[in-house]
Amino acid sequence: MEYTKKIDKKWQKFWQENNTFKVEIKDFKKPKYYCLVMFPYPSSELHVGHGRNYIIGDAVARYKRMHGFNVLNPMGWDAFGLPAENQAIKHNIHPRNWTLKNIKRITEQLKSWGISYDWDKEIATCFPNYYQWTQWLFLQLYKKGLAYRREAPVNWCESCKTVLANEQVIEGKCERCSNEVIQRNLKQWFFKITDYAQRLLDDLDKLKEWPQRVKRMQKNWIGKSVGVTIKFPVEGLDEHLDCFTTRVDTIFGASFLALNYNHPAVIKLIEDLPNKEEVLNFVSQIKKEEASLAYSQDFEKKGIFTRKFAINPMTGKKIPIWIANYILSGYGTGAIMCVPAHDKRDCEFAKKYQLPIRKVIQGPRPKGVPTEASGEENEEEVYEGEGGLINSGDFNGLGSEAAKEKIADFMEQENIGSRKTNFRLKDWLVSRQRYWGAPIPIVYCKDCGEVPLDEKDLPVLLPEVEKFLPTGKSPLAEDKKFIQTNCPRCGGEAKRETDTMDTFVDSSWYYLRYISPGNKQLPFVREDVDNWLPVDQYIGGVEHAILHLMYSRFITKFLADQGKINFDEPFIKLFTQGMIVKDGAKMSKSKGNVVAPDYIIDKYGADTMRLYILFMGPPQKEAIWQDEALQGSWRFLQRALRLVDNLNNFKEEEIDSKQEKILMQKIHSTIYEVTQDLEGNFQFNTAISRIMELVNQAYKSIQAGIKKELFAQAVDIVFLLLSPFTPHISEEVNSLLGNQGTIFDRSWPKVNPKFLKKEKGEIAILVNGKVRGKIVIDFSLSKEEVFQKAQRLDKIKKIIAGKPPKKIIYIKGKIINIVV
RNA sequence: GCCGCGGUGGCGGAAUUGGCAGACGCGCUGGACUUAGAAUCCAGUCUCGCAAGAGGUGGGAGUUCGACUCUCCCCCGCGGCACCA
Repeated sequence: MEYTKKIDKKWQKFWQENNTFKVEIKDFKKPKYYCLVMFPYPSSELHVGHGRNYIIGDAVARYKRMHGFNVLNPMGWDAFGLPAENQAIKHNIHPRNWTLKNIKRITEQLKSWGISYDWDKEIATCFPNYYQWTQWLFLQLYKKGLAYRREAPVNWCESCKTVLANEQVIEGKCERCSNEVIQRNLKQWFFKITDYAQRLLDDLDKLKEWPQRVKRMQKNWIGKSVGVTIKFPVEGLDEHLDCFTTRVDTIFGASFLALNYNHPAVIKLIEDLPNKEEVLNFVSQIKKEEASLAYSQDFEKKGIFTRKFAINPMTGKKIPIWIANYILSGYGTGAIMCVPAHDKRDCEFAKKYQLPIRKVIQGPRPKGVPTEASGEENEEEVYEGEGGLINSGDFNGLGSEAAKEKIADFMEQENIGSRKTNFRLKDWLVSRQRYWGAPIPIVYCKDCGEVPLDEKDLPVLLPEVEKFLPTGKSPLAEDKKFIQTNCPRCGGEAKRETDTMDTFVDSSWYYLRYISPGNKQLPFVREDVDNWLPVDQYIGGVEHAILHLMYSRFITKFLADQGKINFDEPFIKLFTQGMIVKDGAKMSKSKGNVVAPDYIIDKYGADTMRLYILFMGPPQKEAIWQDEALQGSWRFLQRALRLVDNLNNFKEEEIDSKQEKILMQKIHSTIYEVTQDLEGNFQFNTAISRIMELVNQAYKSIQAGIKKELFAQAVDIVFLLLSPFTPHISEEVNSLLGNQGTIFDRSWPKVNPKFLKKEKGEIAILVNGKVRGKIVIDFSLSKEEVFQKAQRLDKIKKIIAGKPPKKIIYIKGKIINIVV
């Protein structure tokens, strides 16, 4: 028989008509398994580079089903967002229509690949019955003070004309359009994710089945650092400056302070200065430079002296206060103590402006270097490591670790400073000045001020507007009818908020909605969500390691705290697949290196594409697409299918019982190894190669002569093992073998351990660690017996040449090493 | 700069509690079948060498009977973060 696309169509129709993959949420006859792939942004039709995600997910879903699970495998659309809007502006088509058109097309494609979704659970974030609940989520956060509005320096993309979250700024550029991002002071909506920083960090330890890499990236992003905030009194003013440091052990070396120009104390410090103008000019100059220089390599440190002094509370000495361009405003207090002897940046600055450098930490001396020499001459060198304290008064001689504790204790006693933990994570900026998103459910009342809407008044429908062109103000602001409303509190005149929400808010909770997709009263039915979640297996690209995955963890924790769900991590197991590249670049339309799946499916069938994508290489690694290699998968499937022809025309001739045993062993070792490969870390590539070996063995066995019954069993096993990867062909063979219904209601083949044990086989004979020969032996033989047999071989005899062996190492079933 | 991952044939890649390096597939070479092609089948394919043999997993050292695998140093590539005090 041949594999044709008729087989694809036949079984796709069968699955649809029989609701094979439909899941009853209330059905718990079988244990549940929630398999989820990151839902796509429907921006265009899919190419094979997108395929990996869905094909891996589908293989997992089908495999788990054959292990007796009730598998939920849903699909939906992350349908709000900028590209739809940009297309709308370009082609003068409503973003909704463009989005729906893409959804239709991608749905067709996924179906043609035979992906086993339960389409009854389909959701799209741009529909009112979804975004109503995104707005509901906003209100829950607002109620708890976790959604708030404030003016702050924020990231602004001049090309997209909107603000961006920190997480959406990649190396100073807009994640979407790669334009330079600048800082602006704007009043914006934030979610207070920083309240969860510690838990988001701690609970990473709970995620045993997440890739280390992703956890490390989140850890870096949260960026916890533990230290002390020290009060530095300002001379001549009834003021003090707070400085955060993680290296309080270096306090005796703090020889100046440096402030960001935004620091609130700056104005006071300079107000009576004769050269106030000069300072202000300097500030406005570095402000200007900041936008363009912030991320460039040749950033030059600059500063200006305020002519004021602070007191180092430990030494009692006067130290100058500077304003410097290398001090961050958004981290710590915006002011730091500078220890040029033990910090490269401070050192660079100190040298430029001839500020004092005082060494207070003695690092370990390099071996062989005399003590004297290291003192004066290495003055240049900055030592940033830990070590023993010197020039540090009562604390001399302590190690950095101990000194940190002792000095912090002392400071807390004397009220000089206090222990403090800082996070790099900032609050999540969620408002956007764009059209295609969920409106923020807030109104501004003349009398009551900022007022949240009532839940019963949701959804706030996205109005139809004429123009989508970004102007820096949301297009919703143009719609008078939309803006004008009444205050839910006092009934008086009020105006609606016109910003929309970041699409990452939409996707931060969608995995809950799949459980109750059409529900009009609730975002989700608690009982069902508690039964089905957390997600057992989540699959997606590593590009979401921080953004989506951290936001989802945050929202899940929040909902758990509100008693709305009974789990606080959304995804038990995470798998991040690598990209598919071609001609040295990520497959993308703009690079012109996309491979269209429709063409491949038409010519070779869906199973060929699926098999090839899984066979390409380890799925977590980047894979290189080669058109010719695809043919290998095609050939293999045809070859496997010819086994069925062989079975139909089977002539039982002389039976070779030895060969039967070999095939039996191969069948069972293949089941064992394929199962191992899939249970471990989704090693589809090696699993498939083992099935290929089984097929090769089956052909060999048929030549040698075996019983039809055994051959039939081999054929059955081959297609059972292949079924998660190549479902159409497997269904076809399954029905040709006389089975009713779908192969996915059959169970995964079981290993008979009897056939895994080998009592006889070939081992290598090594002399002094080098392979010198091979011998077939009975594994029950003792080391001595094996040695006797081995040394009887001519070749071995010659090499040993009568020398008595010093040592013999025998590893059962593998090697014997004779050391002479 | 810091953190992490990786480096194996012409190519994608196998092999990890240290035990026959190169499974499986692509490509290539030769042969069979065929009027011919496609398809299929058989054999071969790490390097040097006619062969016996020798060398070989980025480079160098080490541990070991034995190292792709473990230890130390170095080189190269990729990813994340990046003046976070």
